[in-house]
Amino acid sequence: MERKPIRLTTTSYAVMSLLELCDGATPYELKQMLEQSIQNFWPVPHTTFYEEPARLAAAGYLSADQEQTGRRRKRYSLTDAGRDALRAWANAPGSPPSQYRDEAMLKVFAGADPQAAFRGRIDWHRTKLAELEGYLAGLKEGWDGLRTDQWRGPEATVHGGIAYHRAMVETFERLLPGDQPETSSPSG
Amino acid sequence: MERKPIRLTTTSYAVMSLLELCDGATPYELKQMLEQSIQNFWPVPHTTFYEEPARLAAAGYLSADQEQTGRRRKRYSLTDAGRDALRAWANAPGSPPSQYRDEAMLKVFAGADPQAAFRGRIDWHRTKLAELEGYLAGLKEGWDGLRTDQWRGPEATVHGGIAYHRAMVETFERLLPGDQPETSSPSG
DNA sequence: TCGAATATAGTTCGAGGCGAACTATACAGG
DNA sequence: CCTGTATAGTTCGCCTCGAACTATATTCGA
Repeated sequence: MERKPIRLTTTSYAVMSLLELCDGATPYELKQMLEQSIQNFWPVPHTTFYEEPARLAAAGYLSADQEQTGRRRKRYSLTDAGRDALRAWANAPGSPPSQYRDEAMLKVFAGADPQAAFRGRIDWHRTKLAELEGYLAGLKEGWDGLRTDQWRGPEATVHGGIAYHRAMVETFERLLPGDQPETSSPSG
Repeated sequence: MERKPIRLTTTSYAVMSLLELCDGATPYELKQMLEQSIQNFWPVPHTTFYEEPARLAAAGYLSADQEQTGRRRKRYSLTDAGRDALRAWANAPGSPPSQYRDEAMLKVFAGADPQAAFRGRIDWHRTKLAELEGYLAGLKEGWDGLRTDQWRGPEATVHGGIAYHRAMVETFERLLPGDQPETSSPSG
């Protein structure tokens, strides 16, 4: 077991928390799990699932087991060090501020038409909402070998995701009608 | 004027849109402008304001003018190429999906106490809300040499920010009491 | 049963993002 | 004039990210 010291990032913990739920998963499986769960709170590009577990394994937080034929998949598991680090992080109080990133709003700042931007967002959040409600239904029947009772935390985050997208739809809808709620000085 | 080709990122446009409002600003001034405006939609670490304008200048999108004494500040201005690129981007329809990043939710996914996490978020969004409402008042009197009528776009984004933080406060408050809301779908 | 088309799975790479830590200038008060 | 603190600017290296790519699996028609 290697010991190359690395910095554990939030993405590291995202990977580890998925592995805790689904020990021995392949990168591809991790990617799919994420898409149906924490994607809404912590987006991770798919290449990360090939690079990050390798990094974590090199530092001793995961153990790897590679197939010798075919796709030569690697299956990863948490080591004790990994599990300890994960629990320590999860139990530590406080977290850095959340971030919202929206290029469309930036365009509005730069002078683009707010109506069009907001409408685009409304559509997108509606789509995500429908998607999540589908996942929620799926969750109850267990999912890819996971049992319902293992989903305590994950289920809470799906509910959170639904609440989030719903709130965003409502917010943008309220901003739509006239997006200068008062300040529009009748100077003209 | 150099011509080293670079990729224009969203952060590039953030810098350029601030410069369009406040021509000849120093990196430090840009940083302060951002904190009161697009920080809510596009977080940018302060070092970026020293590195990114240099990069943009090297590619011909900005012109630089460095003081020869004291702090040796650099003041940047949009070139025609920069202004054109900015307008082209702002007028292009569509934007990549927005992102929400919240390490606290990830901890909940990993098994942390949702109540504590949500309460922390409620406090934080309340603070931001108060901050933004202050900015909004300041906006009306112009701000650091900027006149009110130059703030069309920016003002819209401050309103957006207020709506956003308000919605997040409400959302987390609703999730608080019992964080398993029933799935209350009217589907019967 | 071959192989073309498509879907699935995995990898490489380099530019850009990011924050810790640091240096330097300005300014206020004793 | 010195010292402390606030303000302003910079360096550096690890991590992030996505485009582009390779490779394996599967499907389906001839």
